[in-house]
Amino acid sequence: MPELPEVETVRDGLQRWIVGRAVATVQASHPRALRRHLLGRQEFEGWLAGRQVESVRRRGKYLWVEFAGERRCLVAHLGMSGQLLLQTPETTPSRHTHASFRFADEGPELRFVDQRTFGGLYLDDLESAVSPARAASSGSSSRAGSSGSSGSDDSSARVPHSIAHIGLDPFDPSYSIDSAIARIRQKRSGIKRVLLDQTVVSGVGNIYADESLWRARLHPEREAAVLRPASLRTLLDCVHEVMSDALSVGGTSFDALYVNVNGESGYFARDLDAYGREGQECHRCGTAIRRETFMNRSSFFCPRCQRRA
DNA sequence: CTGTGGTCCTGTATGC
DNA sequence: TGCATACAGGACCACA
Repeated sequence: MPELPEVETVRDGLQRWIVGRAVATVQASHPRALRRHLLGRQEFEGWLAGRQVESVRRRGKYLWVEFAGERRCLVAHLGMSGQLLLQTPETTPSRHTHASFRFADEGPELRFVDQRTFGGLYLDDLESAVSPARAASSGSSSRAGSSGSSGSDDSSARVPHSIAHIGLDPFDPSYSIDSAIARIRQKRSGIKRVLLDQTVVSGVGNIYADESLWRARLHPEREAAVLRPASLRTLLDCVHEVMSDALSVGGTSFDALYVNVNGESGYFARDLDAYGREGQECHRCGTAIRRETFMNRSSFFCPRCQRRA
């Protein structure tokens, strides 16, 4: 459920609440939450005990916690319904609490709550940054001036090995809109499907895909490869813009399933133009927003502003 | 290799 | 009321 703005809201909350604190004990109670940690629950709990949190990072919808002096990190993905909450140890854990992290200072503990269990936690090694964007850097209007071009891997570019295949998100300092355009044009598929492909540009899910396409006036099933570069640039600008707008108000919440680390909802739901608005008037032209299902999920769009051809 | 569809879960809303 | 069905912010993996 959570897309980039929601995950970034959570990351920001974690950054403020757990950096510098030392983990005391970890209890992982649900095996499915650790299914991607192949060394088992005991190893997971045991390794984390005593580690001091150094930073909390994100790429797309993936989060990870780095520890002082360690190459190994804690990776989290919230799936459709995952939450990371800071609660006092006295707070009764809600049902679906699948892991708890207690800290040596006995302050608020971190709890992973996940109703549908599509999310998960695991430990993984950081790999040295191997410029993930080099694939599509062909013509490149070489303006490598500002940021020391020689690929001097700044440490913030290190990502866990298991998410090296995830594309840069539009908020990443290394993100290049030209590379993204080039990659999209290589795809033989509908544009919405490409937006949802996390190996191209990461962080976009069903809500922000529909919102971006509405802003850019593109039909979700337009073939990606035939779109003009200028249209794709507009679309990617809209992707960045809509996610920035959402982030500024704490993300999109329809119910209590998406909340920040303090359990509070975001307010972007009231600003949506397409997603979830079937039958309501398009905010541009007044035509009824249409809902169609494909890819086993819903797409909302304006049949007048967003023509298929 | 690339693109597509099924599948993993629980809970809520809607309809017969 | 009961029961069945549809649908939900996602990603992986087996197949054509």
